[in-house]
Amino acid sequence: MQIAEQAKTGAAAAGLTERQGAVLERALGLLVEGGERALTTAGVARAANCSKESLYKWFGDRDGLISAMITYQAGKVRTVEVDARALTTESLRKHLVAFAGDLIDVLSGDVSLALNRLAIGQASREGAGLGRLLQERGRRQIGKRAAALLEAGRKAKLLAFDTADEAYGTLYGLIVSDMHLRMLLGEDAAGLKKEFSPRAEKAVDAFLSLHGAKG
Amino acid sequence: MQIAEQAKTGAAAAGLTERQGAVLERALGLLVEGGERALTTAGVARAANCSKESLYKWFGDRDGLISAMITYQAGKVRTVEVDARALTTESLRKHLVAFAGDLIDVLSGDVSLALNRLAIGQASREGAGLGRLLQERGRRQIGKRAAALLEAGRKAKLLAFDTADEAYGTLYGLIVSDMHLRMLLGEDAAGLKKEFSPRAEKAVDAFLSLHGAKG
DNA sequence: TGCGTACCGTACCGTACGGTTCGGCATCTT
DNA sequence: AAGATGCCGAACCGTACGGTACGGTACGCA
Repeated sequence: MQIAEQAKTGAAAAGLTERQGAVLERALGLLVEGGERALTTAGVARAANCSKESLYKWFGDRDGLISAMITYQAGKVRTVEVDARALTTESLRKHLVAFAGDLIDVLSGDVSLALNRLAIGQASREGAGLGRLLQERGRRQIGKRAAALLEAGRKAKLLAFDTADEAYGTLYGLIVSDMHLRMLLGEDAAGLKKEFSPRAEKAVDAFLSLHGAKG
Repeated sequence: MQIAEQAKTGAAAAGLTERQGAVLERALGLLVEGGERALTTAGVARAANCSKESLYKWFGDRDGLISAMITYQAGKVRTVEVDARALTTESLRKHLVAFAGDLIDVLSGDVSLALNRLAIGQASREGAGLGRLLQERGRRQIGKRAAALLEAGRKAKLLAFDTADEAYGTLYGLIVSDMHLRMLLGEDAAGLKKEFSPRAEKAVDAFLSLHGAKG
């Protein structure tokens, strides 16, 4: 597990008070538990033992609160870099499999699913502000890690592709397929995770058979 | 374009009056235009020149209205069967490419995106009822077509795979990658469609290089 | 001791929504 | 002609939400 949730560092990373971080934590809990309908200002205030006045002072707005929740949650995710030297066929494969597992873990996480549902629900009105934010702070991070890994593989002459983005798209599709959407639509996340995790190795094998340099 | 929207047949297919179908059409228009927030009972009644009383008589409930919208919209989609005989390597590839294009068309459609957003937004509360409905009536249909095509390819000794479902998952992932999610999050659908459509052929080539029977 | 600051809890306000009810009109049936 | 049916438009009701205002309290500081 190379992507960990470090609950206590999320607040400081976003320049927030410890108290404000705790409030956001409670708000995320409400969101996970009851969806957007449960994320009312009164509900957050009650659950976090703070006043609505403070909520509006700190976050300005309900949308501001939601944005803060997204960046706060994104601040928990930390990626690891892989050194380009000493990449063998087998170690690359291991790295890719580990990445696939982490990707599935992230996408199937309670909070991730709840935030994605929230952003998607708001995507129609209000020009995709939350969607972009979620994309930028969430997906971009893990995407960078994948791109770095792929570039390292290419430098080591173990992978061949035109652009890292396109290769990452292929890898992502092979790993995730429609798992994420089905989870978002409410299908049992744990069950889908169990169904897709064993396929991670097959997905990596398929990716290597498509983009592996040798053979 | 083998999957067409046949607006006038949607109503009859679901056992609805012509008038009721027109109302659902207007409701879908409202949903596409303004998202879930715009889908109010009063708004639908006003836009469709009908009374709220009739809405509740016909559909019972706001959720009933939404369910009716989903099945009504699903009734528009019609798939085509491919005859298993006379499949050559090249015709199979053409069928797969056509399927990929249709899949992208369906997923990037206005109404499809709006309904998926709606179902995802409601997925947290109310145990995934709309999500299952959308999955059943929408995805299942096009999935059957893909499965039939893949089975035909296997019978013609042109494809090799363990289960059609798994192969379809691979094909789907190669074609769609994260396009659908990005659209749902509000990224410009037309732009993404233009970005992914040219990659449909590459995706099919990759799929054939993974599951094509002949070396 | 007095003052400012930050905060909580609650009450309040305007609005908007889901759902119901009712009066009126047009069409159909007998 | 008279009732029944189906529907529209509008008014209505209860509730819930976002946002604001206010009284009260704990704490830091001069």
